[in-house]
Amino acid sequence: MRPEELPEIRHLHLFRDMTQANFEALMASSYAQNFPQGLEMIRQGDPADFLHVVVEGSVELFARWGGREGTMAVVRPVSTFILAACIRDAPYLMSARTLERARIILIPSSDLRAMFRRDPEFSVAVINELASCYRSVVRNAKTLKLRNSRERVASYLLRQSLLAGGVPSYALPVEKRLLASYLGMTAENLSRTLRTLEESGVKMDGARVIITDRAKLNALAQPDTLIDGPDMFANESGSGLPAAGQ
Amino acid sequence: MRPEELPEIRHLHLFRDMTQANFEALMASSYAQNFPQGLEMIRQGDPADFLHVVVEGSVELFARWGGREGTMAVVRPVSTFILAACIRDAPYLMSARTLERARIILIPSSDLRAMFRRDPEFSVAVINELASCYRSVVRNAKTLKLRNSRERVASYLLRQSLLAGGVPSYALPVEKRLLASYLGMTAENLSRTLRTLEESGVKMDGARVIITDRAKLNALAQPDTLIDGPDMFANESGSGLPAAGQ
DNA sequence: TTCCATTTTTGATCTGGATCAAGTCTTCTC
DNA sequence: GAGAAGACTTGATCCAGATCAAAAATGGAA
Repeated sequence: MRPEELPEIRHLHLFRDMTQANFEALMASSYAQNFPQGLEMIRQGDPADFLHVVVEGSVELFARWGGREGTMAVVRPVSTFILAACIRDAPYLMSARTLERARIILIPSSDLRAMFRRDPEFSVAVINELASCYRSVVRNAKTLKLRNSRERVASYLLRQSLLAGGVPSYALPVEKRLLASYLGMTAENLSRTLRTLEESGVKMDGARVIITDRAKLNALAQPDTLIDGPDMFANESGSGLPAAGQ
Repeated sequence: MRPEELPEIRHLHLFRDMTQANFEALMASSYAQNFPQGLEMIRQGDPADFLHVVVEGSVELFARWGGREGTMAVVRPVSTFILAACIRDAPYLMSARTLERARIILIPSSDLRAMFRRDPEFSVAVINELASCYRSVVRNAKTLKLRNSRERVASYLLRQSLLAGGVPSYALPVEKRLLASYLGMTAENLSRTLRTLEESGVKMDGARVIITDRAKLNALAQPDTLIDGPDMFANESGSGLPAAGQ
């Protein structure tokens, strides 16, 4: 593990409150690994031997059933993923693959489980982290159940703008193909939907989103704190899609 | 609070490991409340002042957006609900209403939060509970994203049979209208789907489910441990729909 | 029991999205 | 900078599921 990575990890909510000694003990049994692009490093159903921390690159969490698959989240540095499986010592429910070359820290889940029985501050941090992750997935399920695909696209575009500080224009942080899968629709349907959204206040220019009429977009997306956050992306828990650059 | 209720609550995974003194302290600040049928006792967006424990009756957790609403889960005795909101001291993401006359124990969430900072066994229990709830919702999101409504119905019916011990026949534990909402479809569509499932090994007789050809039903439902459990309903966390009687 | 309200079913129709099939545009590689 | 692979778009068609409307069945309450 590189020296500059330790403080980055230490800085995560999950680890910042534990004692230095305990943190070091946890890191001592961990190690870093580099993965090439497109590698499936976790297959759903595998035993959860390691808590993963992305320190470089990005990772897609996705689920498979039968022949189908769907994107559940994208994780970017610096954040952890699949904490719940590690804690339950249960099989991963999701698969993970790198979207680009990525560097991951692997923390043995047995050490993790031992640690929150020893360090009360750490266990409080785990509680907060899990509660936060739970709420993220609930928000996600709400969107899937209550909004149609047009509304999901609109609220996604609006949310990204807000996360970037309310900017009127920004670049999509992921490929459209992936975004479509995350939003639970086909790439074709997303493409068409984006076109028709021009009447509703957003225009696309390649991967660039240009909000031309925020009021109109708002009317369609009907953003709701209890679905769209804040705190949907505010934590470092690795749920949801990353914030847009710029 | 009635004397027979305390041991029932104490028996929950969440509370069984804490010290007796701490449990009593928690219960001392709690109180019971009876609600008539159909009462919305929690509105999404309200501050999470109390952890709820159903000791009698049943409760529907549902979400609203715009004019639409969808059932997220049904909670039956004895189990807790909306733990995550209490821990984060954040607004409820879901609403709750009684499906029948219900008796609920209300535990002040501030006491709860104070407690897991004091009782390490309790905080471990909270961690396990939250991790388990998290995984339930992820399974839920997977079903919504990866299965169509026919497959969701089939796997639901099969799962219920399994939970009841692999029986070939059982009664639906909830109204079809509610089941439809839980499965993310209209009542009409559920009704029609149930009819067409007769070719796939299940027959309905009112609220009674009769599995006539388990192999065929299995082929359609393609049950998957990473979606359908075990442990989807195994905990007392209040996620999912209750197990079928008989 | 009778009446009223709700749930469930059935039918007809409509539509949001999926699917299939080309094409065009990017991006990376050699 | 040519070629190939993948991403994105566009068009045509199809189908799962929603919607609207109205019967039929259930289940309470008086």
